[in-house]
Amino acid sequence: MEIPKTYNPATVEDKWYQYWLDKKFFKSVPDEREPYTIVIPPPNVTGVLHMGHMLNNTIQDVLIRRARMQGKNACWVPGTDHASIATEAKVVNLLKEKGIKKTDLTREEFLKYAFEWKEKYGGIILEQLKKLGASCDWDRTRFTMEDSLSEAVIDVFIDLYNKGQIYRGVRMVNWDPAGMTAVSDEEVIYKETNAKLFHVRYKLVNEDGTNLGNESYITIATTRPETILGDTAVCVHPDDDRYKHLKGKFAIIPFVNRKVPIIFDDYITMEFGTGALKVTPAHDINDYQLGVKHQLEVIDTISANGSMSEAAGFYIGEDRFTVRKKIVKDLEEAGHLVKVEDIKNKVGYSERTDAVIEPKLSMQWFLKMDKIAKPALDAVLNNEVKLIPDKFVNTYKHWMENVYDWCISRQLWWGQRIPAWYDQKGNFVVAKTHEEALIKYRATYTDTTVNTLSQDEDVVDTWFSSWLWPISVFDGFKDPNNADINYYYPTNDLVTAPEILFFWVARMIIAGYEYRGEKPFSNVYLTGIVRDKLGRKMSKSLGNSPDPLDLIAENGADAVRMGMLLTSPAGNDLPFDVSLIEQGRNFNNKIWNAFRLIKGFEVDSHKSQPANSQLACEWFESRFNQQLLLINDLYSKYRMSEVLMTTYKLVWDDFCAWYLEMIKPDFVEGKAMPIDAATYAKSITYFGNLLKLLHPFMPFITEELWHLIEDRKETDCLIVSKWPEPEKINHELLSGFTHAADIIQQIRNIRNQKGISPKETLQLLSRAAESRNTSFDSMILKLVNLSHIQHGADKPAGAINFIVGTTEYFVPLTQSIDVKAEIAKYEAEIVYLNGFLESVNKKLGNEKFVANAKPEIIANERKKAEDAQAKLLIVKEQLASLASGVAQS
RNA sequence: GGGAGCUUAGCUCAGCUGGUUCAGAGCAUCUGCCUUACAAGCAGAGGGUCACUGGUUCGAACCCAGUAGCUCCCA
Repeated sequence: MEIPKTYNPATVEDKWYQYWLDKKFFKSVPDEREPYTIVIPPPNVTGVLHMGHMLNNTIQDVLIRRARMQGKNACWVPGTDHASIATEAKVVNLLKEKGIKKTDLTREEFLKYAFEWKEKYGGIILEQLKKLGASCDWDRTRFTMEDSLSEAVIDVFIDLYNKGQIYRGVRMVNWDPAGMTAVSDEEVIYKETNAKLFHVRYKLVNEDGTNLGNESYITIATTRPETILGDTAVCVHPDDDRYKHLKGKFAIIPFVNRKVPIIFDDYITMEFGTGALKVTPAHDINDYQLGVKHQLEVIDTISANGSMSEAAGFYIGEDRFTVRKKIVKDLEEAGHLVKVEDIKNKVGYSERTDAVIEPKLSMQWFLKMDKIAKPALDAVLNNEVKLIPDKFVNTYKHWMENVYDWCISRQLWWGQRIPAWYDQKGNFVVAKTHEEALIKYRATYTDTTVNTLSQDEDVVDTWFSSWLWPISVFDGFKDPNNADINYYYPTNDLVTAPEILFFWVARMIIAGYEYRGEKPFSNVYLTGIVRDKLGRKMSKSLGNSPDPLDLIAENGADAVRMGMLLTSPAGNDLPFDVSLIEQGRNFNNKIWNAFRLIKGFEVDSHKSQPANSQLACEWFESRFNQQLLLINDLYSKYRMSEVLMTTYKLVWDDFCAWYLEMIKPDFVEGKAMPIDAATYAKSITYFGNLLKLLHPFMPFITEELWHLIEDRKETDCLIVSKWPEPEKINHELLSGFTHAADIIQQIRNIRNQKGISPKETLQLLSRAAESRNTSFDSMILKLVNLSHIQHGADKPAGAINFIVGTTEYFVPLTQSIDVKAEIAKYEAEIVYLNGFLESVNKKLGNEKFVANAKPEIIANERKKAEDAQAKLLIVKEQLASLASGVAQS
């Protein structure tokens, strides 16, 4: 059988994914084993897989696969989020292309279209996750807007309303005029923009409307002149000498000729603009607060779609940005414009539609947060819920201590409709159905003549459904005592982005305590953001992101997974570069070729195991166990990149570069000798164990090799194999190996420097007597092609020497030696050793050190001094003999 | 404006409660090799005043203070 030289992932990956599915290895049902559970952060139904998903889901898959191999009942619950704004916008656009306007449809008709769209495209991202190798229990796939999850949302709304936690109120909200909905503060992106600050003068008058003598104007500064029509005051600082005399005076708003008071408030920054601020309570959050404080009139001059309203009186129906230009021109013509300044300011944009946010007063539903958030704050502070890395605890604490009420209503159709029912007069009740609402209404308002109530037109915020996710995916609301929720909840780990720490993670913790009296998960692993080389966040709009599916198609999922995890410590951004994936691909190839080598061995069952191979096996077992302990420890700390790197080095360096080279049979006359059965069997075992350690990161190639390296039964798959148990470690063997490896490196270096071919045999002499550990001699002989090793020898003429530990070695050379270079080398060594010795002796001579330092540290220093002295002696001796040689010649 | 954090090799990062002359890894770079698993490879080498300044200490990349630069969060 000819095994190809390079590994080809394309033919392998789909095959194994299907195999795992067929054997139901991803499936989880409650049993007596310890559960290990992850709920996926549900991607938007509108989404396609991007690099962030890749990173996030790879980490989840690594965790779940390892847990599965540890014998836990691993359950990874997948699903999607209905993403109200994003999806509704998408559907509206799609309909527009078909020539259908949303406003021409009834709610039911629109939802029908939306569901059709979701059925068609909503599952794409989950299909893409399969390409990545995600081992989700697909039978458990949920959707935040499916009936039972929606019912949970409505029940929770009603419950919280009945508890007095939900209320309705007028608030200044972030209005998205394109999406025609309010969005939360978290969904507003502030961008620094170049703007103009317009200085506009308003006429001053007395209370009775008469002119003010010689000073007849006050000049305000504004970036938003179109809101002038809604001004209901001009505000100045009480300490501002320029305006102190205007107490009790009034200003006249241009065009509308409204008389508004001059008010005084220390909120004003005197240095900004003219120190005089126009106050528009309907269209600015700060102005609104000033308005409440000073009891100002509120005039809403901008409609929901961002055009001027009837109340504006002018420019009615025209867009706010058009009006901005027009009104500046008109103000100028009317002599009101004093000057225009260029400034930078921050403008809020809708995350969903990119429209400029319009602060707008409207009636919304709110959830009170102060009380309900408390247990969630405590849970993180006392480590019941761990944030990884823990630097996020501070941020979390700050937010939770300053949390404000959550605006949960959205002016959309795609989502769970708010279960509030109104009569003609605006009275309302909260109930699940119209029927129940009527009963409640009649009981509350004692009006039996009312027969129909109309339901609130709005839906709840998407996060108001996804905060229930860890409970609702197990039907914990519908059936709070069912087997699944009791078994899987609380889940173990949540893997998500720090960006949504507040609006999702914190709220899930809140819901967890509110509805289960228990945390939803124990650990929150916060990933970084995937950035491009320039440090920009990868995004569709920037077009700076590679298509993950292309990457997988080109390099294989294993290589991509490995590339993603190579440099992504928790919480740190990942500066992505395709070279990372190349590294992954190269590693795949390395493993593949290690397999080719082992598989290519010809086994001779009569041959006994050479001492050299036996030693290699013993050493590798110790080394493997040593690294396994380290890997397990790193996993417990969620240091995924380090787990991967440690495994990488164990495979590449220890197994391939050392072990395989040690056991590789010799070539005699161009023909490979057979290998003994014992070493072959061990090698297969070791390779299998390495595959296990690699499997969470590189599931496909490892499964493939697991089956190629040995004949296996149908269900004997790596994905369900047992994670290795650490066995005993022979530390003496490990340090003996290190010493031998140092010698080998020295000799290879000599070969390199002297240009001696690896085919030319060399000798190694050591000054130490036979008492030294010689068990690694056979390894040295083999790996650097020596004819023999002699112990207890003196330095012959024409040899190069080196020191490992405190032992001196010689390699006799036939070619001449650059004596001067050798002398220089020794002299440098002496300077170094003297310096070292001096620093150690200084420490030991310091009374305070000897008095204060721990005994083991002092002992260690003594050992260092002894070793350095021994070495120094050798080097000096060498130098002397070289120097005398020079003198003789 | 308020708060949190970061700065270690060309790049991305380790460095746990101060204690091996402590400065480390991977990649990249350089040199030599098509050696019969792998050139997607093998062997070897070079590379850093641990941002800066001061302090505490017998001893500081690590603790403290200040300075500079960067990032994030909140307003």
